[in-house]
Amino acid sequence: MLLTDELSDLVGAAFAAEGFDPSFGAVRVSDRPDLAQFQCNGALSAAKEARLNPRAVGEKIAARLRANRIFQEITLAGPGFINLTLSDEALGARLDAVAADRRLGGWSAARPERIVLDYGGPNVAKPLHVGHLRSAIIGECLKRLFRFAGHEIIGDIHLGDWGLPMGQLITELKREQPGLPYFDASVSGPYPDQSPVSLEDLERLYPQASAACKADETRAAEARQATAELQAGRPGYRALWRHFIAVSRAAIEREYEDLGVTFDWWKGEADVDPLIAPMVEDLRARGVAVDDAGAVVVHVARDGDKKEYPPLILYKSDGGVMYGTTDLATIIDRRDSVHPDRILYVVDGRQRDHFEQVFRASDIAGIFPKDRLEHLWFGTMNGKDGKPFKTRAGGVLKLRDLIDMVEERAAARLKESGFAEGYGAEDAADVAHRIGLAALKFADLSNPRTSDYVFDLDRFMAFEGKTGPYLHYASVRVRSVLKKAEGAQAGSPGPVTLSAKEERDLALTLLQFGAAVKDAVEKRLPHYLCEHAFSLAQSFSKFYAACRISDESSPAIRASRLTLASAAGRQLDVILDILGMPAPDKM
RNA sequence: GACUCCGUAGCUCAGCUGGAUAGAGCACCCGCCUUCUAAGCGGGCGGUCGCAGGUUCGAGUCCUGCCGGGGUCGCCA
Repeated sequence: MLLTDELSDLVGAAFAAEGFDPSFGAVRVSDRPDLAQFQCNGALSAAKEARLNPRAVGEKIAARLRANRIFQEITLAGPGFINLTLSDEALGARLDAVAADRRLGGWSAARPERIVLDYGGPNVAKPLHVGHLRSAIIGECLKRLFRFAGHEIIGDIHLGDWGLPMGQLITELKREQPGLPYFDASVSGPYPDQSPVSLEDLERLYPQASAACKADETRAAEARQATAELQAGRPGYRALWRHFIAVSRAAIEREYEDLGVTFDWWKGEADVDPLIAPMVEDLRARGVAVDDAGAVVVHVARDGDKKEYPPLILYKSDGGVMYGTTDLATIIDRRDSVHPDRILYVVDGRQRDHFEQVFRASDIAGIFPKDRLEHLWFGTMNGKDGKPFKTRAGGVLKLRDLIDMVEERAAARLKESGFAEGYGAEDAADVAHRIGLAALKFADLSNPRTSDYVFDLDRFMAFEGKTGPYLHYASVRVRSVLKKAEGAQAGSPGPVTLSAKEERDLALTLLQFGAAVKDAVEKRLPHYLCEHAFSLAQSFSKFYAACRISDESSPAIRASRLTLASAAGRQLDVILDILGMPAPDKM
């Protein structure tokens, strides 16, 4: 049970005994740590409702609570704040429990759910760039977080492999190499096993094609035509398209692996292609989908909408499908294959209207209820001009290049520290990789998911202060001091007894882990966990600076501090694992 | 134009259902390595919370209007 919940129950019972609703007993960590550890503001709202004097109400509650020895001090302050401070014994006992817990006091969901998490969403033939960073990092973190909280979660990359870009690639390649058998409509195979394009070709062809289609309507029409033919099953195009996928996917896998991001499913939009025709047929038969201006659509507008929601287009007038079509069919596929309780999408916030359309269509069609489809949108990475980030050349920054830069910086810093000397070149590279990645990930995750933020290389490259490497450093120091204690035969960890302020603060921080997990899971906001990770590392660093551990002379205090240090280190490592940024052994 | 997100310290950002003196990191200044990793710790400097009204005992937080910025708005994803 969470400490604040335990306290809320106690205070709530006191409110109930005085004839108030127990919900007034909500306790939270104090805003004024100089005055108390916890506070309850319920006397103010209870008194307001009952038209009583808030201080008088607070005094009655406080009087009832003072009987409980869990509290060291209960005071009334200001207009009626109830300030609570726990006894060191109560704190120590709860900390012993956290230290003995395999999950270090982590919270778990009362009703575990089966959840499909849709994130990543890279497009075939496009190298990953900084725009893909957020979905991957936030999605991976949410996946691990939900799993930690006891949910069954299936991560699906949802590859973009079925839209217009495929037609653009086909037509672009046709211009370069018209003689390839894939383009001869009179041939229906077999086609060569060897791909006609390399990864480099794809990365060159796509931007070319995209630019050409933007500039020239004829080219755009050609691409649309090719897309429709591909989707209709033209054998040469399908064969070519399979090569595109194979070549591109190998590269995408490598990049995500470097990022420490792994998917349970590598499904793509194209995988639901066979479901589309029957789905649309069914929706038409039931009157959910209708013909409109040559297209087949689902009207999703509702009375009372503040804005106009255009219909979800299932078939374009040229017969091609759009990503809304595959998204809807994908819901059917997920529903029928694993019967999830919920489907979550970690996708850019600029697609909010799109998901609203898809979710409404799903609801209207009775495919999957809208309230169990959630678009966990994230904000845009902007440049210093406040607009979506572009490199100086106006292009996008490749993820690979960004990771390289950050790793290089970490390697240089590692060399300075001197701790790299004990490592071989390979291990040093691994440590630099971990540290660089942590800087990158923490900079992203510690921002609230829904905030836009300024893409700032200096921030990603920063290894001091509120950063990933700071968390690593704390973890490394715990490991180091515990190792030293072992070597010095300092004895084993023992019951926690608190005397120094830094010990008490660390204990209180450790006890907040459960609440942080709960908040992060329920609000789907990883930054709550980051906040906790940072205060934990900070509390430990202060404790470490103020208190001797391995060479503390009193055996009882030494044993207690070993427990504190070990619990802090293990809790921090659990969090670092959830955040997807495991610490190195040394740095 | 409609809708939507946002505007808090020099910079980048927190601030949970309205509550006590609005927090953190960076930057800047000062101090701390002859005992466990100084990627650290301690101290200092720094804010009319975009503007104007309103509701409230109490507003960064809720309501209205205005100013400024980002984003979206049927056959791209």
